[in-house]
Amino acid sequence: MAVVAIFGPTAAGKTAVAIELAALLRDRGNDPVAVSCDAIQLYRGLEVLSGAPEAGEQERLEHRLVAIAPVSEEFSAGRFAERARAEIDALLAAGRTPIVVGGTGLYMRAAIAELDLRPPVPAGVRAGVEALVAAQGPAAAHSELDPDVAARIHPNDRKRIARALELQRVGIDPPERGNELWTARLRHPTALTGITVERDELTARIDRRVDAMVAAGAAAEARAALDAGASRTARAALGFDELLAGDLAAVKSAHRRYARRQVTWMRRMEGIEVIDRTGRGDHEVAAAILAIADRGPGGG
RNA sequence: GGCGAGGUAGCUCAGUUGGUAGAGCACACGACUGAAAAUCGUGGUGUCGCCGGUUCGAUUCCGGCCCUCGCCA
Repeated sequence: MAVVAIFGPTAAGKTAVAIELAALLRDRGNDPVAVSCDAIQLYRGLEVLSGAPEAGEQERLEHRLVAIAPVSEEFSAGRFAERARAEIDALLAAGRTPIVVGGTGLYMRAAIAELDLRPPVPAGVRAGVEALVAAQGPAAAHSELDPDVAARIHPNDRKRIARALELQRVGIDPPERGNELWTARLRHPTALTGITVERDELTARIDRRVDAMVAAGAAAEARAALDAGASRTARAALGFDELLAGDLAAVKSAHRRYARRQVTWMRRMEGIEVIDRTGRGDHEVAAAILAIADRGPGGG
């Protein structure tokens, strides 16, 4: 397989498994590089808060698309798609093995599948739509949508309404309703794997992870990011406000909720090979992923 | 010890002029195509503090008790 992809909920141990997998790949003469699919780890200055791979981990496995943007910048799935595809294609062209790893479902899909994302609209158009939603509520904006578009979006879903309306105002057709978001047809031959953990163990892992990030100064990091003019996509980091408020329990519960949504993504992806790592070490999981990759397309 | 307020979902609370109850959060499940760690949908949690009394019927009214908080001793 040209590409190995590892998805899974937060705190499932994706980074550690990727590092173990890289060692196994090197043993057989491959030259692996991780390509991160994480909407928050791509910010420089949120490494602790986002659980980005540490220096020692990056020594053992080079990670691309980590800490590449200042916190003041807004990022998007579209920008990420361009960067991630370019990285993956360049690595393959250089004869290296991309390990595409991360927990942001949309970013992962944009990196590995032919997601046909629409372009951004001028800032003024977006601002106009946001003003409408703020002043009159999402339902008013929803009622401005073409009926067939409106039918797919719940009247309370303000972000999707706003995006659909800004595209409509600029005259861009809405995205085709294919199933690129879930399809097993990917840009390159890919061993798509997911890591799950039984719920109690995942909760314990999340608790440990949050405790560690707090001990490592996550609250100070959030404060510094705020002072540096953190964009709204950076401020959307789990626990950002809760850390500033010192509410540790809320930080943990935000991670638990996020993990649930990630598991929902994982269940939807077609062709994904899910590995239950409950009670299993990183090395063992990495070996299982390697076995899946060796089976090749359509194997199983 | 006296006075006052209160004890209802895991938490914070609302409510029932007497017909066994509902919000938010938490939790579970789902949606997801350039904001995605975002945004949104669905779901139900229960000795209504305990023991008696009145009543066809009490979580609701009455009495006693227990517990919590505040003020005063």
